[in-house]
Amino acid sequence: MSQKLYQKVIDFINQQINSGDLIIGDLIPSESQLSNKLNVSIGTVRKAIDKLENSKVLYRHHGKGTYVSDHGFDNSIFNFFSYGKQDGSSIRIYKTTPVRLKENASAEIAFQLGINQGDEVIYLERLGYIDKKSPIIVEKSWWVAGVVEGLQDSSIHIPDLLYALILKQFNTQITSSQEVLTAGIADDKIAETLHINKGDPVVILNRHSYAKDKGLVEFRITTGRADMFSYTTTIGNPDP
Amino acid sequence: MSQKLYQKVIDFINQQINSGDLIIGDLIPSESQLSNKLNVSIGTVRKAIDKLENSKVLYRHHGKGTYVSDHGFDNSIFNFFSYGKQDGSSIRIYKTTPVRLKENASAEIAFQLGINQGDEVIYLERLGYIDKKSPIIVEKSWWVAGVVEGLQDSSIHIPDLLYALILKQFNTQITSSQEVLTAGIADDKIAETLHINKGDPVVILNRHSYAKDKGLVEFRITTGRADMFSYTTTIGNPDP
DNA sequence: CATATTAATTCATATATATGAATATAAAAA
DNA sequence: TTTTTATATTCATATATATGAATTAATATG
Repeated sequence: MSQKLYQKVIDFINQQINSGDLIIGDLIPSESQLSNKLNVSIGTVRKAIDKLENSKVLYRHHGKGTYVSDHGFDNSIFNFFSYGKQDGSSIRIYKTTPVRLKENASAEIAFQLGINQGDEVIYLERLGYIDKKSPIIVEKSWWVAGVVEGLQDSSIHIPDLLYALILKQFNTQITSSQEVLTAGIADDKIAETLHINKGDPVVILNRHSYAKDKGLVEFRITTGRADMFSYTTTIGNPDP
Repeated sequence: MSQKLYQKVIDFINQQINSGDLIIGDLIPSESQLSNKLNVSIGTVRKAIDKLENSKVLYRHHGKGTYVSDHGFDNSIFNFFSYGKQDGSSIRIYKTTPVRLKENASAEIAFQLGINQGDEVIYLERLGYIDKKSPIIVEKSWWVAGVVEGLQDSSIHIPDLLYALILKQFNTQITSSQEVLTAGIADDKIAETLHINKGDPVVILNRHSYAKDKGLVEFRITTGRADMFSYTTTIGNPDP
């Protein structure tokens, strides 16, 4: 056990989230309940929740309670896509899923997912739009087959927020993701899909997603038009 | 005045930093001193400092005191350059300044700096290395001339951390910067400098920097080799 | 039934207080 | 002088308490 009491509270909440007792959107016990249950003062509970809120694990709603956040995933750097404007405002991206099928893992995909070449994977190809015209991102996603068995079936409606479906339909909660952002140039196929020219700059985001008790379950490559992408940050002391 | 007392404390400290009464590295008044001076409890001071520490404006050193941080600028997304490795570890970039001169602002630069075309600007071109071989970033920086008069003089040694020099030599403190990251492809000149091929992907970071009482003082375009760049983030609940 | 009021719950702010730990400084001892 | 010791300062953790504000649920009223 930790010597710091507030860490005990943090550990407790993390454990609850991780075990699935608490999932995204859930209301966590009130400050006074946690205070009683864990035998610490309410101020200590507040300090713990302060830290968890700060790291985006929780968010508070005055008068209602404190919830498990999904903001971490909304926070994906690719949500900073903006449409020409470079103000970093987060714009909703609508997604379609034109391709979904079960296939055998290539050497590359097997390596990325930590499985054997030839093992079954579910492959999804999704397109992201900010209007009805042409897509600005292409998302290629490979899932370990056993985890999302049947996802390739076109009768399953895939919503914009894929992870919500995975949680409901397959009882699999994505607990964390690792993203690596870099840049590249469009090849023929990407150029055609995004309605740009071969050799035009693109932004590339690789993601590995982990689920509780299942480990690595998804590898994803997202490719976006560089001219539609901008990531804005303010550093220093913005207040004054 | 704000209705929230801790905001009063935050405002006070920000104002002190902004006026130059406190500069990077300075020890701010102790919690008890602030408590007395501003007539709030020490707990309220702590809450204010918590927030400022969280936003990287201050950092605390147990037993010594609380200092004004410069971490905000270290946090530039371009410090996430890594050398092949994609683990997001921050690597030191050594900089040289091969070009520095006073010139008249082009239409583009005048627009970016909010001055008139033809107004004098100081232009710096810097190269960033992670080893002795070839540079991985090119940094073009335009300063409003009056602010850094004489910076083009080659007798002034320019250290890796430019803003520290600007503060000492020209009594100008950069209080905040706005950065916009995007991607592009190398033109002839950039390709030659970075030892890559024309058309290769590059990462581009535009920065506008502001100084107290002087407003916008610098516009900067940093161009980096995409193959040497990766920006890694973890989202979700990384603890478990 | 629909609406307004009241009460209970929950987070938000603020203060007071106590103990402990890290650091710096001044005094005492070798 | 150098080293050790004691003391004061400053942040760190933890508890208790009071008031206020946002929300929900129950209750009274028309």
